[in-house]
Amino acid sequence: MTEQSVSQGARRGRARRGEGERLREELLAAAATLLREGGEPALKVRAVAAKVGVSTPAVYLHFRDKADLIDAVCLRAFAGLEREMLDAATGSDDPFQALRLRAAAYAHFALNHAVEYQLLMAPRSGQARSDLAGDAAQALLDHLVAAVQPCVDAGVMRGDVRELTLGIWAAMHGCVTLMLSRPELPWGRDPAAFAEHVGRMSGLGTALLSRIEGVSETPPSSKTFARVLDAAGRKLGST
Amino acid sequence: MTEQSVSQGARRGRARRGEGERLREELLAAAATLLREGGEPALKVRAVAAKVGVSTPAVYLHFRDKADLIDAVCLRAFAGLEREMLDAATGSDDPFQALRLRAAAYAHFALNHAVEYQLLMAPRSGQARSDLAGDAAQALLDHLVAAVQPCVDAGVMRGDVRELTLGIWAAMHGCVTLMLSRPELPWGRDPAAFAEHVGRMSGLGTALLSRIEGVSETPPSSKTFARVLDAAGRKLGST
DNA sequence: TGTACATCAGTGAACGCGCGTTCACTGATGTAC
DNA sequence: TGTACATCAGTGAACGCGCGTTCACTGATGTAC
Repeated sequence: MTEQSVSQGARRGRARRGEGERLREELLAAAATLLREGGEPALKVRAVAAKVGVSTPAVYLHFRDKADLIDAVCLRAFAGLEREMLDAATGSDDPFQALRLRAAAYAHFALNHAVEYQLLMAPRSGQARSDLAGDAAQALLDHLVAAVQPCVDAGVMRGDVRELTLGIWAAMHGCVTLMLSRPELPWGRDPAAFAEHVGRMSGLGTALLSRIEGVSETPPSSKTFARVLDAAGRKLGST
Repeated sequence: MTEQSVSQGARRGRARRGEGERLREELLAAAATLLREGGEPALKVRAVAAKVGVSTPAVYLHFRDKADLIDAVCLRAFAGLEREMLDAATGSDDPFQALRLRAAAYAHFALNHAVEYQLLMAPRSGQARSDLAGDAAQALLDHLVAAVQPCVDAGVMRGDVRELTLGIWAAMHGCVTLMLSRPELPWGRDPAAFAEHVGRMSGLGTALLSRIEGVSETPPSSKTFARVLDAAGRKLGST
């Protein structure tokens, strides 16, 4: 009764001799589904096994422990993110435009793989962080750097690429994180559109800031900002 | 043996007749300390009681349950954040500058109250979210709106204030969140300085983007951006 | 072509522990008379 | 001014359950001879 209340999967047949790996795939898929449906706390070893239609200890045939299972799920999710970002790049040959597309792909992925994204980005509560997540973050940064570098080369931005990238990344990350954790805030009808807005905002801000950082000791007044930005806006709009 | 291994607080004397509230304060302080030292998983009812030097059930004399205790801790932290942001405002009468100062105060608070901040901003894992956190987020947004509104009034930004604010907030939130969860990334020597960088970046980006959004159908090329931004940067630097 | 044997792919039941929470009690402190 | 009584501020011990993990077993599938 107690155990059955979790179970959803039909009794599945046992795999043939060399096909043990099949169960591993099914477990991963079930775990991902559980995460999507109920968030991290829904990912219980018992639940994963039940969803596949297999006994609980069978999970340990393919994963050392629960953390190992979670790692595997994250690894898959991350591979998906990498693929989407690479695909997004092959749309435009204009560097700034390409950056925008990648940022949009990033947001798209995060919003559609909420829990995996959070699992990858936020340290696993209470556990010693597996270095998997750290590696993923580093790889992600490298990806983004590869998108920002052409902007620097094209003269849209100046300065240290990693620093520029981190700022843009932070903005995108904050946007999707806040959207996921506080959906009740006024994001408008289309979350993806808002994320794109933030992507453009951070790109433009980074480009402009990289030109004036450290130039003048006392920052310009609001009036000056308004005047100069008005001119810039007009020029950008009229082209 | 098992229970004692947690205990740190000396045996404290029992409060006088009307002074029962004293324990409540001590429990809150102990909980905050535990959070700071060991993160959310370190916040155990037993540990809080032991730290104060009181038996575990004594906690339930002042808090309905664990969630109630956490709520109270968050409420305090949030009050601190509100105070710091208000204080930060009283430094400059230039709207854009004031916004920068508030953003810096925001980052400062988040970096120094990491766990409380995350507790407030991220939904409590697995639990039905108490509306406290939701209310706090709303209040925070209102605070930030109050800082952005003068920028709109002064003509530095245009458009819907809440939308502008959300973008800037998202950037700041992402910055501190990423710093807290991935300290190994190359943030430079001074995290607060980087957070300020992101604050300026988002402010500038928002201001510029609010002038060109929806203006031209096809976005300008990287070359155009570079040229226009160069001119704007020169003008801002020479004032 | 049959038969013993290794091994693969699992299962049922239970262990064990961390941790929030409750129960029944206790000793000190003030108050009514 | 003493004494019975209410109540406040706690305590010690245990309950109970969720959940990861392990133990000892089992039946099907292929392989050696």
